[in-house]
Amino acid sequence: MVRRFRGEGVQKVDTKGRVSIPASYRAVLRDGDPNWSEGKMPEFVIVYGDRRRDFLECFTVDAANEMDERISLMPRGSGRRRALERLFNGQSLSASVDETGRIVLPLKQRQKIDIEDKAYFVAMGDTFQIWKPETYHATEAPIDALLDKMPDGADIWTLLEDDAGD
Amino acid sequence: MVRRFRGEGVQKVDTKGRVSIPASYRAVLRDGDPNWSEGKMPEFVIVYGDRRRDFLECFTVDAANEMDERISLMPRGSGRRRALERLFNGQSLSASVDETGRIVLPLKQRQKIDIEDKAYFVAMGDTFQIWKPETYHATEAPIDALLDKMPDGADIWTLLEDDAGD
DNA sequence: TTGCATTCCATGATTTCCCATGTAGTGTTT
DNA sequence: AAACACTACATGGGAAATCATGGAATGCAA
Repeated sequence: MVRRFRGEGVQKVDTKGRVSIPASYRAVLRDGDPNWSEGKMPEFVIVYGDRRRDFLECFTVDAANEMDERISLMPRGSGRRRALERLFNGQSLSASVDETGRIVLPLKQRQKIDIEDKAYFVAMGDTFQIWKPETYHATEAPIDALLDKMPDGADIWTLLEDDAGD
Repeated sequence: MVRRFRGEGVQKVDTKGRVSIPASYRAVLRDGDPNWSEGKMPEFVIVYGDRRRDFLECFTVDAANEMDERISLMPRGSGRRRALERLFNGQSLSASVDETGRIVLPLKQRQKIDIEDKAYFVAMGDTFQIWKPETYHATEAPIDALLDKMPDGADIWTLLEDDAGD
């Protein structure tokens, strides 16, 4: 049983918006889809969100249900709840992997994150994200800076310590 | 009782990237894989990390879950958490030992640490590392220097003392 | 009938699987 | 203690299956 998404890399996006989902992700999507059965292909949820989000966030069906669950526990009518509902229910779509392992990213979503012919996939544990490669690499700068601040040869995992600063 | 990895040594890497996992490590991997069951082969997680890491770090499933757990306790959206998520989720892959005791190191990872046909395995307690042999031996120089500084015939374990210097 | 989306088919490149072999060890038998 | 199985380990090769990707054909709606 596969649990978490791992790995990152580019995939081609063709003129029709078709993109291969990395094979290793597909196994996780399958495990996370309660409706999946032998022979069928897994489904999942893509959250594109509001204007300021410049990537797509993908949830397994299980993870999406869990999010819905958490949202439903929030005070009805509260601003936070409404915002989350709009983001998670409204600004999202469900996708289904086809027999060749691809999904179709609708033009609207591709334009939103400014994707042309390449998409960068990044695993984030129980979700994965889809970025325009250039945009993604731009976000690496602050992380590089953080790592560069570390003493030479220092163990990266010291970042786990409370007193590691930020 | 969690067993720990012990020992070090070279293994051949063939043109397909196949490498034998030292037999003694395999038992530890098995014990550290909650999903393992009779007949199956153990899985584990390989973290290759960012540019400046020149080795692969291998975690048992249990150890990896513990890392995920610790990361998930960090403040959401903090720089440190983001860096760790990227390193640990994005720049990693899961591997599964096959019936002959080998795993496949994908080309991408082999190139990253510049491995051709040999890999150096080093146990590090609850993880083990995979190096290009030459790179690893280069890192030993400072250690040798430290040992050379010790009085002739001195007990190595005096290094355990707080006042041993360095 | 033009434009877009959904299927179906095609193919090169990997990756996986299955089987084969050499080489240490270990222990056993004369 | 020499000769002989036996077994575990490390490694190799080729066939088969999977992956990522492209293109054509089909269906349908404006």
